[in-house]
Amino acid sequence: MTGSGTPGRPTTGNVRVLVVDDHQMFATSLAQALQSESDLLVVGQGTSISEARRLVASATPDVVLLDHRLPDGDGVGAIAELHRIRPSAKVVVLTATTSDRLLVAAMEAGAAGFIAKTQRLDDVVGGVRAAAQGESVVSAKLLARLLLRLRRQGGGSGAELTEREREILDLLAKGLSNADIAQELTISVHTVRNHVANLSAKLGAHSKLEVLSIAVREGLVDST
Amino acid sequence: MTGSGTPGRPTTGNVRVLVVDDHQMFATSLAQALQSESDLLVVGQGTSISEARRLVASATPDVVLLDHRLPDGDGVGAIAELHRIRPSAKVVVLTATTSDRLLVAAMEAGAAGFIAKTQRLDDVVGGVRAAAQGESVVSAKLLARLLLRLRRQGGGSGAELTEREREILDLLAKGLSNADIAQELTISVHTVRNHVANLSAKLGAHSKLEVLSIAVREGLVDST
DNA sequence: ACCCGTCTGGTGCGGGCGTACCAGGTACCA
DNA sequence: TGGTACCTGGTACGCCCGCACCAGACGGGT
Repeated sequence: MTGSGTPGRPTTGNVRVLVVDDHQMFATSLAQALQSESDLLVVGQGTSISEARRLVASATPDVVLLDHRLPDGDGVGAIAELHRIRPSAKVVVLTATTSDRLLVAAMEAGAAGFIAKTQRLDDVVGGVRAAAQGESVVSAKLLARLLLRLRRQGGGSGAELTEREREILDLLAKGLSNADIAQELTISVHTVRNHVANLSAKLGAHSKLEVLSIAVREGLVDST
Repeated sequence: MTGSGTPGRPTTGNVRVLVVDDHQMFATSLAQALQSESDLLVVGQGTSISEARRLVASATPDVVLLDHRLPDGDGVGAIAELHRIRPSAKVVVLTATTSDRLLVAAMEAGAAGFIAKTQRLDDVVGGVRAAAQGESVVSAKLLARLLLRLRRQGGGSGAELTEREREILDLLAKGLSNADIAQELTISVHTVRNHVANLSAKLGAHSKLEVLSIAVREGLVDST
């Protein structure tokens, strides 16, 4: 925003905010609550990634409050795309499930902030202001947990799943057996078994059941 | 609300509303949004069942907006208790996961309403007003789905889980094996197997994995 | 007293699953 | 050109699981 329309204002012009959450009543409530802050201007709200794409382009927000779980995809996965559409927009991820893995993924994707929904409304307001000024916003508690984990695992938290593994995880979450998955993807049962074994290793699980359990807890799959 | 089309209601007094949701920022946002309605008075907000108990007694609400998933238990399971504390209070269940089973459970527990979080904020406002007047509030879409299912299954949707089964389901959701569960509950593996088989039958699953998948989808377990 | 639902325990069998360990093909990068 | 990561497929072993079917114990309801 340097020089585009609003030249060198010290700090406070109105911060243009876009709210995206699949729970429409939450998006609307949050929008109203933010609107009551004098220095914030809610310029739009949406309930899906596709709406986010459209609104980021048309409503020219400074900060995007983006839910992690959206009906048409993963919010974190859409961050890069939103940045491509509007590079100056800062994205703050809102999430119901606080997972270290998710936090890392969001920050790596270029998120300016990461706030759990269990936090107070004030934290969102503060987070939006901070993000608008180019600061990063992460809950102290989450950050501590993350650092602890990084220290414990020697930075090797890069348990990133491959595309195929994520695909298999999704089918696993539907309750499909190895044979079902093999048929669905037209590959061998052995291959499925290998992928599942790799998933188990990466997630630290010892069975498909535990894989699913962890995946749900960490928000890696759509539970709806 | 938008004032247009609102039928002439008595407006005998302000409706006292209590908001309970584990996502504090949602509870606060919703509370603020409801507060802006002239005929509604938000008398409190909480993030757990224990807080709900306390606030129902001390804040004397007419309508309680209660989230389904709370940190210290199931919101639906707490409805009866809240009624015991304050019989005149109407409970409207808010839920992220729209499941027929959950809807039935909520209505049977004495809920005055059942609203999905994907619905509009106006629906909540209308739901609160309706509940205050003794009406039942259920989304037309949900109701249609429910009726369709009842017709299809001949009313056999009464797949209520026993206390023990729910207990085993929780452990299952943690990724524990049959042997682990047996040890945890100090019962035989055979018994666990029987319970799991009963769970499978009641949920219409064919494996533990599918049981967990369905349970998560229907919000029967804490995914966090 | 009787039935019914629930929790408890058991036997036996077949198949799916977890594990280990292997290797060919492909794509990408240094 | 070689290394690396990923997807693919395989073999083999043993255990756990799903299924069918059984039965005793306990509590509640008619």
